Amino acid sequence: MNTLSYGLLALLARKRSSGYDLMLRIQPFWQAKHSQIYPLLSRMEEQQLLTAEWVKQTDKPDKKIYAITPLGEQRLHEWMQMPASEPVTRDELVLKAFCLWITDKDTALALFRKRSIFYQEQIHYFEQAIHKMPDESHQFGSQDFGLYILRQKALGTARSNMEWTTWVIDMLKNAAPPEMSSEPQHH
Amino acid sequence: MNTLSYGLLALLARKRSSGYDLMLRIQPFWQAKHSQIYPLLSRMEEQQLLTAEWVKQTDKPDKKIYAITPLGEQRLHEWMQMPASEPVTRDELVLKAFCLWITDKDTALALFRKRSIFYQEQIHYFEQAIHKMPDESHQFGSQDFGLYILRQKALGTARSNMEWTTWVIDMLKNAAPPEMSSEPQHH
DNA sequence: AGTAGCATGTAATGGGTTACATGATTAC
DNA sequence: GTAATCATGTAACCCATTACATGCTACT
Repeated sequence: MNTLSYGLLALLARKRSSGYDLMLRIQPFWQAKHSQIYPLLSRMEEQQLLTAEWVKQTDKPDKKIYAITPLGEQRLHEWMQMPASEPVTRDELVLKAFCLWITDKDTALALFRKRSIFYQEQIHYFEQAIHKMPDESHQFGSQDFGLYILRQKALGTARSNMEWTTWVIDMLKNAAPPEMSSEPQHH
Repeated sequence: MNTLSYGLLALLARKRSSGYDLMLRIQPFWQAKHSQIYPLLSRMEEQQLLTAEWVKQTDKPDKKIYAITPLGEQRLHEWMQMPASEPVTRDELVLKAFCLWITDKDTALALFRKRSIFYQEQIHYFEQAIHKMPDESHQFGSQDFGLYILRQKALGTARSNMEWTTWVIDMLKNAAPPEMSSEPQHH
């Protein structure tokens, strides 16, 4: 039972779904490919945490619908009683920032401008996602309260990071040019 | 050549160091254990990206000092020209938040209070780390400029996340109690 | 005598990505 | 036709953690 399995249990506790659907729904919160999810679901079925059932479809390929069992729900409750382990972030830009000093201004600007677009897209996505949520989701007790606060967290972090990139880009733009330019700088 | 190898090259471009030292210095930016770093350094030495030299010590055990080669520096420059891949965060609390609705208020409070302490410690660490940096590091061109902006980024994110936890904790405290309590709530 | 920090390594295992593989339906 | 989306699976490989293993010095 790794963290991803609990994430799948958490999704299935809300509603029975196919592996494909779970794969799509877990993406914003925990990246995982279908090749990791399908075998995990099989193992969880063996362990009696889930039950599976084939559902025929006429418009689309048939699918296997998983549902959480009472044992699965019990495990989920036990997991919720344990403290959450510390978050881990892997960001290549962080390592690149570490050797900015061996690069020129334009290379640095390209890196941060690209990341800036990424954060801007995140802000836009989470803003509209929060906007579309009903007011009930703002209350503890609502099934979507967790989703609501997670989107608020993601939005806050994206905004903070966005401000950081614009701050860095401004510093880079106002930095002295490398050499041979006798042109005056306007800042 | 994976991302971690470039991180090690980046550190070695600043100053020659032992594997043990690299392991400690890379922690704040990319988590990796010594068992991953030592074999990587050996392979990078084989690929002529690094050179190694044993240095004798009297007070502490002898150590193997690695230095970057011109080929290593070339690879580092090539890597800097490529856009940084998107950041990935894995946070168990995110998945737990997703099934807050199956839990009680106290379990939820315990989770967020613990995380709140974590962010508070991060804020404290990065504040003092930034405070100790010399003014030169605030300028592009300084060798420590990258470190400076990374710490600012980490501080901003930690503050944003800290505000988020206090916001969530307040909502939880003001939420209606589960049942059977006829005691008046004071908020 | 025991613990903590410095220092280096390997082995086993688990987590995660990429690639391989198949096949249905719908829309252009 | 062919691309896109839905749908499920396996195999190979790489990345990362835990555990195993050793040994020095300094401090209590």
